[in-house]
Formats: sequence, structure tokens, C-alpha cells
Amino acid sequence: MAMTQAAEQRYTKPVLVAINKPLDEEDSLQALRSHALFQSLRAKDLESLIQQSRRLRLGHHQLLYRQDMPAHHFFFVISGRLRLYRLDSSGVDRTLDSIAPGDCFAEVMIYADPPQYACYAEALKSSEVLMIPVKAYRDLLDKHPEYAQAALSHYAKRAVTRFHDLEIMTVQNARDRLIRYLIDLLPEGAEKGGEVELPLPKCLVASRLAMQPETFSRILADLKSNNLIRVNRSKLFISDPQRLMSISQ
Amino acid sequence: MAMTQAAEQRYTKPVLVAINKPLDEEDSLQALRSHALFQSLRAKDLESLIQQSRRLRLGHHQLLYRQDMPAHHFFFVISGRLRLYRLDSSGVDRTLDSIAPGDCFAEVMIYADPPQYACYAEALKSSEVLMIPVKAYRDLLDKHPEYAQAALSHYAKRAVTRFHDLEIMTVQNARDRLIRYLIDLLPEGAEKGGEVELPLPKCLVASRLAMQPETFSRILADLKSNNLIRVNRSKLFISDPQRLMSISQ
DNA sequence: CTGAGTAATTGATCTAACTCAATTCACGGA
DNA sequence: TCCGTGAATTGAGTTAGATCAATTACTCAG
Repeated sequence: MAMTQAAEQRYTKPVLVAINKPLDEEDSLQALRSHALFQSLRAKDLESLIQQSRRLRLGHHQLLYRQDMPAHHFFFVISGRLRLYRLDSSGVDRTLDSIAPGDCFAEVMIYADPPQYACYAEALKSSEVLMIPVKAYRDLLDKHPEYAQAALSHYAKRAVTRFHDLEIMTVQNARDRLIRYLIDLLPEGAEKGGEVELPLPKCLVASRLAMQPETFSRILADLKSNNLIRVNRSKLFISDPQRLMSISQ
Repeated sequence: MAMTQAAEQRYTKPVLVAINKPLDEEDSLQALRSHALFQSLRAKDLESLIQQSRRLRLGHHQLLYRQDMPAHHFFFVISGRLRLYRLDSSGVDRTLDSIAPGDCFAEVMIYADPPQYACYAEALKSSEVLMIPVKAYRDLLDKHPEYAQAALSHYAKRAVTRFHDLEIMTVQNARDRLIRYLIDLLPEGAEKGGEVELPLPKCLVASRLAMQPETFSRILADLKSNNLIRVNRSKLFISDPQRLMSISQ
């Protein structure tokens, strides 16, 4: 797709350049403390980890890393939003994941061998991320094996999520993939219905679900005309998830 | 698909019934010792874990567990082959993974909450698996946090694999998904070409790749007529992976 | 506030892949 | 070894979704 090839050109330059901003005045890192990977850490250890990290500010569409780059850091999103995507030889851009504040990404690099990024990561709007050295976290776990529990639990969850994502993609038709994707966006226990916000612009959700933007648009229009959803920009209201699911078969 | 609905009926009964076969005469468990999850375990601890486990013999098409069943065990494959699949409301059977001897599966259940299987598991031919209590392994890690390192590494690898599987499925056309799938089956460093064996019957590979068996068959026939592959039963010879990949675009 | 550039929508083809159907093949069990 | 049942293949017809094209609507930077 033209868009990302443009991005390719635009950001050939200095990926991973840190801003040496002090990290003491930390209200925005509150969320970090409650993340599964860090919540069991003693204050002192977390402090030290943060000291070794750098805060990065990313502009709209700015590239953070490329696929196959050696991976010396993983990331925690402080604010904004990012996406992970792959680019293949013919330049087709396939979106694989979107990442919200409070999430970690590329954290599997802590134990990857060889440690290199499996995809591109770019900011979808201006964002701030914490860039944590893989080595620092590994050293911490080596010194305090008891911290591994939380990490294990997090990794297991991650593997389950990816498995579930794969499951959706084995559904053979575009409409049903989209329906399942939407239902997964609903918060836990919203069987009565609710509003969901697309974590990506529509054309990227389409890419994530292996369909064309036109197809995405048409399916949404169709669901709308059948009163299965109400659409307002990137916000969708799903009144009856049961019925929506039953359409999917 | 009719097949698995039949399986549904055939095996309504006693899933997870163990055979109390002594596990001392262990040559076949050699592979277990070299698995990432167990290789760092001291002999005594591994012994104890095995003592708490049961060896299960599964017949052709026998169901091991169902999706949504509470998960008190995870599994190591001693011999044979299994597959993981989902069944949706309309009875469509979607294959998600195949598992070979030496592999573990459902091991993410060790840290899942709630611990319940995310899919069905059935033997593709007569197989033997070791059924390991989740609690036993957790207790072991609680007692010996130093063992967590290996587990973390394994889980990270698993997450990366799933991510890669997802990546293939975001490819929009059937032919290219199949080509990438085949190339991934090639052993590391077989750029010169080589033989791969399909880990599943063709109709299940088709399901895994979200296409119909007919489509799978036609694509294979087409690749064959273009001298891109040679087919012999479930064995495929790929003479020039580069060229195959370049067809895919 | 305004305009440029991208995203979203909608319409009109076209084609890859699905469906249905019929035949051949191969594997597992007796 | 043979037999039966499900797997694989091949053909014909249909359709979901891709592609191409044109318009409208947002978004963001100046």
C-alpha cells in the first residue's frame, strides 16, 4: 500500500533516538506500576529499571522500529497509540496489532533468540513510550527469580491472546471475521450490548482482518442497515451481541 | 464439517481417563528431558513430576479434551500426532495447530485464569501423551523459582510463533497463504530447497489456512504444473524456495 | 478558519475462491 | 490381503470479495 511505503521513505532516519528527559516527576508512570510485568517489583528495583530506561516521544506516523532490527529494548506505552505491522516484498502493509496506553509490546524480546523485532512499530498519533533495555529486565529476573511468576503469567496470557487472534483469522469469510472482532472488543460481561471504539482507523482494521477497506465499509453499512450496529465515527454501538453473533454462524 | 460432528458424537464419553501405566521404564520419555520446560529440572524434581503424571494412550480420532473444559492438566506428546481445533455454533471445524512428538500443548494453562481449554484436542492417529497436572508444575516453580527462566523462554517463543501464525493469516489470498505456510515448514537454512511433510491431512491444512480443500488441491496442482513443487502423498519437494516466495508477492 | 491530503464511502466490474457434484484414490481395520 | 469409508481430485456454475474509479468527508497543519 502506498501509504506505508511513503512512511518507509519519510522515516528512513533515526529510529530509536532517545530523549533524555528525567523520569522523576512520575505521575504518568503510575500505570507502569500496575502492569503485570512490574507490579510485583519492589519500589527500589522498579526505580532502578526506570533509571535505565528512556522516555521517547513519537510524532504522528513516526516509526519506532523496523522488522528484523536487533531488539535491545522493549516498550511500555505511556500515552498515544501505536500499531504493529509487517511489510512484504511487494510493499503490502499488513497490520497485526494495535497498542494502547498501559500496554507493553515487544516484551517477548526479553527471551527471544535471536533478539530481533518481528515487525514494524509506528505511532498512530503523537505518543510517549518508555524504552526499557531488555538486558536490564533480564538482569533483574536473574537476581530475583521470584519476579518471574508475574512475567510467566503475563506471557501465558499473551500466548492465549495470540491464539485467539489466530482463531478469528481461520474464519473463512470477511463478514464473520469482522463480527467476531467486534464482539471481542466489547468489554467483559457486556452481553447486553455496549459501545466499542475501533483501536485503529477503519482501513487498518480492514488490513488486520485480511480484507479490503471497501469490503469493511460495505459490511459495516450492511450491519447498520440491519440495525445490528449504530456507527458514529470510530465508535460502534452494538445493541444485541447475541443476535450479531448468531448472524455470523 | 460433518467429520468432527461425528467425532463429537463418537466421543461424548470418557475424555481424560488415564491409563495407570508405570512410567519407570523410560526410554520414550527421553525427549521430555530435553524439552525447554523440563531440561533445567534436577533429576529428582523431574522424577517427582513424572510420578504425578499419567501416561495416556489415544486412539485414531480420539478426543482428549474439549474447548471450555476446566484445564487441570497440560500435555507432552510421546508419540503419534494431535491437532487443536475449534468448533463453532454451526459446527464448522477450524484447525488451529498440529502437535508432534516432543512438543507440549495446553502448557499456557499453567498460568491461565480461568484455567480452561481454549479449543478441542484430538489424536490424528494412535498416540501417547503424558498428562501433567498443572498444579504439580506450578508447585515446582513456586518451590524453585530458578526453574522459571526456562519456562519464560519457552513461553516467549510460543508467543512469537503464534504472532507469526497470525501474520500468515493476514495475507489476503489463499495461494499466498499456502506458499508462506509451505516455506515455514522448510527446515532452518534450506534455502536451496528441500522436502517438507504436511503435519496434517490436506483437508485440515486447508482448514488451518482458511480455505476449502478443493482450493487447496487446485493451488497445489497449479504449483506442481509450474514446476514449483513435486508432490508425493503428504510429502512435498520444494526445489527453489526463492522462486516460490517470489510468486507470492 | 482554510485548504491539502488522506480516509471513507459508494458504484460498477471482474475474478478468486466457494459450492455442489461426481469420480478416483488411499488408508486403517478386520 | 481385501474392503469400506473418508480423503483427494477434478469439473461446472455461482458468488463473495477484490479491483478500479469517482465522490464526499475528515483531520490536521498553517
